[in-house]
Amino acid sequence: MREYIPVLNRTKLFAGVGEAEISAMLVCLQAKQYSYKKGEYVFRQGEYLNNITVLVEGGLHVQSDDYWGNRSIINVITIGEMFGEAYAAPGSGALLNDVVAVEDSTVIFFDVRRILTVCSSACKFHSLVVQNLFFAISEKNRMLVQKLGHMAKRSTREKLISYLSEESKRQSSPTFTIPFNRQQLADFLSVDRSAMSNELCKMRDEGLLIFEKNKFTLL
Amino acid sequence: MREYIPVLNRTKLFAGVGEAEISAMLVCLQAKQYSYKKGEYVFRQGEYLNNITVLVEGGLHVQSDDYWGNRSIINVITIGEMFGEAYAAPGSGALLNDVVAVEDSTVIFFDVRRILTVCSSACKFHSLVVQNLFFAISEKNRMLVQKLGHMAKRSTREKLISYLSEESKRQSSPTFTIPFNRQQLADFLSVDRSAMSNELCKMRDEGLLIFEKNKFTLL
DNA sequence: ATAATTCGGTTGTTTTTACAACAGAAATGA
DNA sequence: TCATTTCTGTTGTAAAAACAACCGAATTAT
Repeated sequence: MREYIPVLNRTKLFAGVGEAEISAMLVCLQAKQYSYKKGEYVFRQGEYLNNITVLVEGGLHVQSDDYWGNRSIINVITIGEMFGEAYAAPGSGALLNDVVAVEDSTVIFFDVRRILTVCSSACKFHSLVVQNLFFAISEKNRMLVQKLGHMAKRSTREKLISYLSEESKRQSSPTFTIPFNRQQLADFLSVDRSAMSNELCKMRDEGLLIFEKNKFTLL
Repeated sequence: MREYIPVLNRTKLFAGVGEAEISAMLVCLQAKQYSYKKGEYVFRQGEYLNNITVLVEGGLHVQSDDYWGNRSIINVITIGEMFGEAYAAPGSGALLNDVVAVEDSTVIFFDVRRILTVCSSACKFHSLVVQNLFFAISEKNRMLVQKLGHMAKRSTREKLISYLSEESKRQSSPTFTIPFNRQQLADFLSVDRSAMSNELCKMRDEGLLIFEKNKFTLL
């Protein structure tokens, strides 16, 4: 687990905490490390969480499948990001989504109660970490609102433009890659893949953008 | 402002803080009170916030209007709830939505930096309030994910069922009222009002539910 | 290297939604 | 009280999306 301390050091959760302190906190917060093969579930809808988790290797999707097999991708977790933090509060209820490894992944679990309860001993970073938690979840909150903005658009084209524009802005470049293949992008925007593919090609033919695989350029 | 201390006392932000301490914190956190007539804007898209705010009277909608006049209602703020907390972190960027009074409303502003910076003097409740902030924003986060769940549904009918079921569950009764008229519900679910109205009546005729104004019963 | 699977694009059909326009009922205001 | 505005439901039409089925290319596995 120590090998991942440099990764943890760069996370929002441990911002302002040095490597030495993180090392101490791994013990104090009862950190545990698990690995998952591509396709395996880290959590399933309906579970109750007692951990905040940080992804230190690989990639995850937060998603849910309905009865008819329609999948909805809520969020993408990349290295250094947290998940499950919205379920840290007592009485948060069951997890609303599945969390799935989209590539071989490694995750570190931290005991929630130990983060929230200030212990008497060595680690005096709890209150900083709680503030970090707050900032991190704020950012996630804003991201969810942006996603709502995409999904609120009435047509597939508008959804695509809304999402791709934001991604271009976020990556500060008209050319950028997205973390999805076509089916995943459709699941992320909650539209039909073939219809979306069709719309993307129309937009390309109209000179709005070009793309190759998951690399897009807005014109 | 003191008249609202009992209201503040029941909020998630001040959970575990007594009325006397809240009274002290009103000074310490430089609380300011503002009132808005129905229809007035509390905040506008693009503004930068330096305050966390609590609604103590009336009702607010967090919404945004696009260029063509399509409105999207992101969230409803009821008495005792906070808003703007996702913009408390430094570098959060500009507000993504408008916040509008849907009835005559009163709001109390708290200086964000004073909440996040532990002051040396009297108020030793900062760290508790930061934890409360974290819990409150967690709840909002889960709510946004639920809303994403409604909006991810492909048809108007499914969106309605998803939303109404959740509302029924939340209010622990098959009969419940919603905080929207028809146009607002359509804006909340991002569908056309007349199409939605039509679908609602079909569902009623099929015996799935009954309704009168904003009071619904699932059968 | 070859077979099998996944992925992305295309097309035609069916279903659904958006849009527009209107009318009666209800609520609001003068 | 009466006039005005808002709200809800209804209908028909046009536009868009979902769905299904298919194909070739690319990727992955054996």
